[in-house]
Amino acid sequence: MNSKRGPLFPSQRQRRIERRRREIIAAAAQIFAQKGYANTTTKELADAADMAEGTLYNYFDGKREILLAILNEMCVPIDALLQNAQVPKTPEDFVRIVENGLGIFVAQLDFTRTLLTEIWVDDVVLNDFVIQRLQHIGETVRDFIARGIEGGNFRPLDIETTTLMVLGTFLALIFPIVRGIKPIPTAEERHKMAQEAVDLLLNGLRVRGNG
Amino acid sequence: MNSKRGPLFPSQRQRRIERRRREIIAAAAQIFAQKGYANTTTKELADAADMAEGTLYNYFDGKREILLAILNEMCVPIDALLQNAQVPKTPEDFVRIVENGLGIFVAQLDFTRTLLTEIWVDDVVLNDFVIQRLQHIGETVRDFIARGIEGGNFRPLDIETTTLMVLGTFLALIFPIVRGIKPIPTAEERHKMAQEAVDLLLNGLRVRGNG
Amino acid sequence: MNSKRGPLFPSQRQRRIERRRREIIAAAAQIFAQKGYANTTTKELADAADMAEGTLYNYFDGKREILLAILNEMCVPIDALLQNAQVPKTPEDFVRIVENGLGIFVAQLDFTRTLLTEIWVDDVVLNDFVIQRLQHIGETVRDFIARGIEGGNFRPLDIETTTLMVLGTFLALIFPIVRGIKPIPTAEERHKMAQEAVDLLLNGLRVRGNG
Amino acid sequence: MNSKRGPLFPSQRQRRIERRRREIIAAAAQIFAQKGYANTTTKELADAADMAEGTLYNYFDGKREILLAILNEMCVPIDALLQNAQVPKTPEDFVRIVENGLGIFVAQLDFTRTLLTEIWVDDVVLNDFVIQRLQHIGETVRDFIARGIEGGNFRPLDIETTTLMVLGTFLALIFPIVRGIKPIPTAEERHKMAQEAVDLLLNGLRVRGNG
DNA sequence: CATGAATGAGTCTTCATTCAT
DNA sequence: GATGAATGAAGACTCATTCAT
Repeated sequence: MNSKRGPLFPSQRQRRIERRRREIIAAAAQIFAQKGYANTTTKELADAADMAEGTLYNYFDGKREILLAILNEMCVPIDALLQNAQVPKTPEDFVRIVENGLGIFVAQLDFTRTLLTEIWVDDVVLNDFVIQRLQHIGETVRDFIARGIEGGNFRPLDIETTTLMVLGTFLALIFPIVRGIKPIPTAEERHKMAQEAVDLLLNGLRVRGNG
Repeated sequence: MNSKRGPLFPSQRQRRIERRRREIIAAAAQIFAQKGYANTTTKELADAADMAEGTLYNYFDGKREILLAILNEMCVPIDALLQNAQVPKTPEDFVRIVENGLGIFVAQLDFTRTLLTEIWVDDVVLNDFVIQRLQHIGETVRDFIARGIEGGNFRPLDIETTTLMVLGTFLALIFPIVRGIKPIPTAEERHKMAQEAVDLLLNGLRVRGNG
Repeated sequence: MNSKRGPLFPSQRQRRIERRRREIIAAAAQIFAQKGYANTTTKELADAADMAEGTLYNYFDGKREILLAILNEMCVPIDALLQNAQVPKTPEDFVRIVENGLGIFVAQLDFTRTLLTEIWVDDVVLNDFVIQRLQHIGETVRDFIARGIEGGNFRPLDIETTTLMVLGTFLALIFPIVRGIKPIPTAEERHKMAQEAVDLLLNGLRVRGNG
Repeated sequence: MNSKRGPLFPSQRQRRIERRRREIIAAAAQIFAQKGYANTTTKELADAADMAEGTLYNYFDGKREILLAILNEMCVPIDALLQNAQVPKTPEDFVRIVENGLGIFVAQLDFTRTLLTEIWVDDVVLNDFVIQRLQHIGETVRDFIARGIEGGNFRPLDIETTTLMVLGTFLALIFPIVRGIKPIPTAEERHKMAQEAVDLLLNGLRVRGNG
């Protein structure tokens, strides 16, 4: 059956290439996540993707392009989430968004860790993949808070700091999982984590009415 | 005395060595912070410390030892803070601790960024410099929360998640500064940041009495 | 078959690798013999083998492994000789063994010189490649002498010293050739050398019956 | 007493320098013997001589000059022996020379091993310190043998090979001691070794009159 | 003279990338 | 397209020598 790889329809070819690229990306993310981009050799990438080193270069221009492709890949569901996510109106909305976010990051843990590892070192990565999205998220959170303050539901807090803390909360939930200190949470656990986090954010530690 | 052998008293020599080591450490922290450990060459370290490559090896056993020395150096004030910090009793206590922590991390920003960069990649760094201290901090936070719950001041929240969020809050405050997205805050600004963060943690977003 | 993956049959590949290794070994032996292991750079080895420095590392784990491979290679014919060599019964047997030994050492002069150079400095080389074989040789010589003494053909000499002297004789024959002071002897010359050496060992300088 | 090192009589100064040089030489020979010239660092030499690295350069032009000085030093007694040694007339003469030679080499074992180590690698060493003396020794041996042949005491053997074997015999006696395989022999043992070696050389293995 | 820190050329080794098969 | 050997620039580290103190 076509063992000689005769000419294919362009679309077939295109699909094969795309499939192969994703195989490489998945394998590479695993290695990058474990050892960091700089400590990973192309030999390791090739082995993980079960191909020869040279073959990598048929699908990517180089090691760095594989990293960028990984980060692009991981952004697809995140961007989808951000597109769909309305400014939450109820606590339940909020919980749902946090829960979804957790789901996405956990589902592609290697990608997440790769991203979080490179953010600190690579300015391009920071700018192209994080800051832009952070701004979008930041705006949503700001809207949410501002609306709450307007509506008299939220106290008049500094929006900047508050936004940061919301994100920090999320990051704190992610970190031990990404870093392998905690096991990967089930969907149920993620739901509970999101609930607790949102509850804490909304109501604080204190007993209500205790001044 | 000693006119025959060495030109310096041993203590003088010792001090000179210690001074030189700190010069190297300071210079190296800056470079590691910018480019990450793995992307930094010993040539760059030497240039930054304004000496020849070989000279580095008169003071450190190798590149990695410089990294570890940096992290050790940065842990000194942190450990001092942890030693002195009692479990906070009042919100003001809490604010003060957060404020001090911010001060320490900001005062040695290069060290902080170096640490935060390597955590993701280097298991030894993670374990030796972070996890142990995190546990200590975690216990303090847990005590604080548990005591609050016992005293009827805090709601009965999941301690694990809450602890994480307290730390996440702190990390979120640090991140944009470390990463150069935000300018270095003044002491006053740090005080305000700490106040707001603690306020938010204690009271949440919501207006009191809104249940 | 195998049209998809590798361009060569595994056995072909294996043979190519083996050939390349031997090329490197031969070139390296020449350089090591001239300058000694410690004074030889990997660049020189690469140049001698007519390849880039990095290529060496596709075939050997490092400089030292090349040395050990050389010594292993040179031991193959020596061990074969030792396996086959019976305790000599007649003077002619004895001559033949010495002659063969000379032939082997001279045939791979670079290997021989490399070995003789490193013996003095490298304890591992001394133990792994020489002492073990010396013991075997020593036992054979001892057997030979002991048998001669028993049979009443040899005088009752100290076996230890005698063994050493037999080996020293051999070494003395080798040294000037290895060191380039004397030209490489032809087969005929080697035969004569062996004859004279054995004759001297058996009969001594003195005229028979002169006691 | 003169702790400031005021001006000394030139001869005193000269003597002090000479004493220091010999200290260095002795210490260096020990290290060179253990590790070989190329594997020894100037730091090690300085430590062994109990001085700073820089101080070495007040007494020698460099590492290599220390090696050459060692070899020169070791040649003094050897040359003395060679000067005094007459062509041996009786076996006892012969024994005495071999015994003296053993004594010299063993007395300065580090020097001996240093020499024997470098011969294989360093052409200058080979020529300046060995070949010239070997020729002198060779001539003596040749004279001895030739005279014996003339006088009808020795059989008419090939002088070249015989000379080599005499030297090889001597080398074989030395080697295991130099290389640390055998303990340093006492004067008595050296006498016995010399006797046996000379006896073997003169009379061979065979029982006299056995044809 | 003694010291030992500073130097930087030189070493061994790694690895991203290329390219002949 | 796939392969993996070849490449050589670059990196971490060493060490003989110099020189200010």
